[in-house]
Amino acid sequence: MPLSLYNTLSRRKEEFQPVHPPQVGVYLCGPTVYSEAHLGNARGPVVFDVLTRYLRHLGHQVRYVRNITDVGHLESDADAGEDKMEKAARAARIEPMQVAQHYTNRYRQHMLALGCLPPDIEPQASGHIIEQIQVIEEIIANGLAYEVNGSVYFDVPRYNEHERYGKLSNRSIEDQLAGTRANLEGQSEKRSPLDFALWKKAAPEHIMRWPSPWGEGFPGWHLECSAMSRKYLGKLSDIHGGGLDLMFPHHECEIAQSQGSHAHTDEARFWVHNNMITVNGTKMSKSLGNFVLLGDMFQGPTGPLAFGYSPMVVRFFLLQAHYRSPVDVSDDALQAARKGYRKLMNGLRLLDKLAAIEATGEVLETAAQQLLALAAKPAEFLNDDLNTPRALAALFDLLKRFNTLASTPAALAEVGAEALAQAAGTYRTFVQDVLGLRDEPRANAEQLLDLTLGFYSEAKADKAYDKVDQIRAALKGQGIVIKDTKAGVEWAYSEE
RNA sequence: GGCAACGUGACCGAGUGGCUAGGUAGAGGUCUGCAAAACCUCCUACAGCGGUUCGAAUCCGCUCGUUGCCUCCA
Repeated sequence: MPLSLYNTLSRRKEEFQPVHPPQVGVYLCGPTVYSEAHLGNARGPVVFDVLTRYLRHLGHQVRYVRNITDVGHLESDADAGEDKMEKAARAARIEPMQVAQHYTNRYRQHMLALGCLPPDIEPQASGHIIEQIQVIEEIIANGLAYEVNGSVYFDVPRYNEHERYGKLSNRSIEDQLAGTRANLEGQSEKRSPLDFALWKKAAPEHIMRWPSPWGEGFPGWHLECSAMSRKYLGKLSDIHGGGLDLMFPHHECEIAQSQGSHAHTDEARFWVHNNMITVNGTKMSKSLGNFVLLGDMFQGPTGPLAFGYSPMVVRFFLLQAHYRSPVDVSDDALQAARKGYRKLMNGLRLLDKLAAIEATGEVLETAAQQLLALAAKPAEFLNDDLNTPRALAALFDLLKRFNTLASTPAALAEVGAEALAQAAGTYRTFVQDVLGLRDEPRANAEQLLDLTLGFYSEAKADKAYDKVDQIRAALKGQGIVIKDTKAGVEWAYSEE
């Protein structure tokens, strides 16, 4: 069964075929870097990390783009253009770019800790003003945007005459107009309340500004993704994703911009949306204030959580739910995830042990086939719209089999070395390379060292010099030398 | 108001017409110097009410409840 993904555009699962094989272009809407990332911000990157890892595992040549939005994103229409970046910068009395850089650095740290491989390209909106202006010019040339007082707006009703504005989020402009009639205030520049800004004129106090054919200003909220996706992935990329809350208006506008520019495409063939993370059933969001910051939750108790959780536990927790389902965060759920994660990691160590067991006897073909059938499951489930919870369930089934084999030499012999090696390889590959779950050592090296030095001292007191020499040699192999001083036993890094 | 979801056992969370999800917790057992791990067995649920069907957690309708988007949000 080939890989299929749920495409928001068609509202059904579709078989995945690259637009230009063997290349696959994947774009994930990245963070706006004006504040710390919270747990909700981690879901998309983790899901897309698994997706890109799996696409590579399947042999595709993936170009994964995850942008950094460091300009734009107005606080609201009402305050007539104060930028989130600027607001944060003004509050901290520093350069807006300093704010962006700070949170960009933090974001990268957290994503790396969560096991997300760095994207192949991580473009910044501020570095692509020229490209964005070009897209605007194309849209104007196509008669789908208009300039008013140094700002440029996308003409939604006009666009809707030939294309359907709302095709992604399944809404009609009539419905939308009915819903917005109440708050027409402050939108006087727009011909229609549905129109959205492609370029905004900068007020005198606005710090982040760039020259353009329409005067000094800054790009609109949705433009950077269209411009950068096109620049790095072509007019039609394979997969474009983000959180469900970006579906409208962000992604809807992206499609309109792309169709309205000279690209004339939906920007991506597959539109993939991950669901939200909730706290007590309600969405985690900045505006609601019920968020759990990643940095905080890795360290210790924070907000609704009475304990801290390591990045890998968080990753496992996220992968235990399907990406299109909402997932509720709680101590109970995370603690269950932690145990499951550790069980899976203990499995990695078991594999080495299994390979070392000498099992002689007749290989039974059916036993070998059974094991290989189990090992085939994880891929089968990932192929079905990236069903990570089922893939994990399959890995646990496989692990249970490994555990049985480890204590039953006769059964191990029946399976045979070949099938065992293959199944073990699958387990390792899916856990580590595809799902990206790596072992997080919990043992404290210095404490273990102290323990060893304790045994060393005891051996020395017993004049068990064989043991003493053994310990010395073993530690030396780790680059550590033991020093017997008058004050007691100490250790130091070997200087050899 | 418009659009879109969801309601699964003690908890988390898969599953979409008949066949075991899985993890965690709990009970009993095997193993064990103690313990842990592991393995075996058990606890076997699908909001409610109707309908379709030989058969429904799964399809349809209604009721109740929860949520998301429509404004920045992953």
